[in-house]
Amino acid sequence: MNILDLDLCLKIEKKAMNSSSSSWVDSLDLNASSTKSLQLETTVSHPNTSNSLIVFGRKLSVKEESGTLMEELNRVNAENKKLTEMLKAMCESYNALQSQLVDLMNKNTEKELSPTKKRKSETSNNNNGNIIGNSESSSTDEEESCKKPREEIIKAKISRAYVRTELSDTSLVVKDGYQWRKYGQKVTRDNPCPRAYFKCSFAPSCPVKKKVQRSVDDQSVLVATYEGEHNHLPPSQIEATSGSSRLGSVPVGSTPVKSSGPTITLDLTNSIKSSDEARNSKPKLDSPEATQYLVEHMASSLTKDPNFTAALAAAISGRMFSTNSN
DNA sequence: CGCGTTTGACCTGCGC
DNA sequence: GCGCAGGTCAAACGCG
Repeated sequence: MNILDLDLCLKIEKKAMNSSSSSWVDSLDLNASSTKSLQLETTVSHPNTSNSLIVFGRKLSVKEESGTLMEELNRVNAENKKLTEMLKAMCESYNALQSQLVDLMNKNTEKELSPTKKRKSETSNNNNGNIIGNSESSSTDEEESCKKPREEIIKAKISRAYVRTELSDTSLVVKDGYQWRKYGQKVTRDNPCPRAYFKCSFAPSCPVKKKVQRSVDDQSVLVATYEGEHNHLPPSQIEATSGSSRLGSVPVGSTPVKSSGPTITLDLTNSIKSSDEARNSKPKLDSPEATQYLVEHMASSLTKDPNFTAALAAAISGRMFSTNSN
């Protein structure tokens, strides 16, 4: 929350209401320690006399005028102080809410990731009961992680998508807009349904792998686990930008909606690895980077949104009016 | 014939 | 060190 923004808005708000109120000051400085910018609308300097002022047609002595000024100054200072306190309280509430949001999202992320035991994390992840996709990730260097396969698994960007399919559909295919090549299938201990292993076959150098397995709890739900980051754009985007027809037969698109039933899916495969990709795609919705991005974006949007600041200014000025009328 | 899938064997890491 | 389980490889197979 930017105090300067609020100050500016208050000034604008005040000017808009000038016609209906004559007791306002031209400039409202929210910094309680400073009264430099304070100007009183009701005082007008007389061009001929330096020691006296004409207020509402009545000539006042310097003593009377200074008394009036001091009174006005004290009143405005009191208002200023109240405003500052209100703003401070609002900022505290905002920060508390924001930290609460971040904590909540971090807890969800930690729940997903057990950092020491890969296999155990798999087991616990399968039982979290979430239908909407979730993921965990950490910033990593792909080249470094290639040297240490185990660390790669831990550090690699891992995301998860849940897709509802027909029970009769045994294909274990999750259409997410990318091109996959199946390289293995295994029946795991904790799940009687086989797990299929896929590699991204669109780009030979693409390190992304995908595991697809039916959920233990609900076998109509396919759990797709993505590991790593694509070092290329989705085929759908490349096709759209280049106009190439080579991929015409590839089922593309991030919304694999089946006509026979409801399908819930998330395209979690957008990469934020390179700046070029970051420009072309949004960060993953459920990664910590995305969380941070989301929080910052929300805060930025709120402070930059003229509607929000105007509403805030209106609320504060309304409060001030009620204070003045008392 | 080329490409993708299947499937059993092999490799690797972890727990006991 | 051994056994177990997950992950990967690669030859065999099927399809267009």
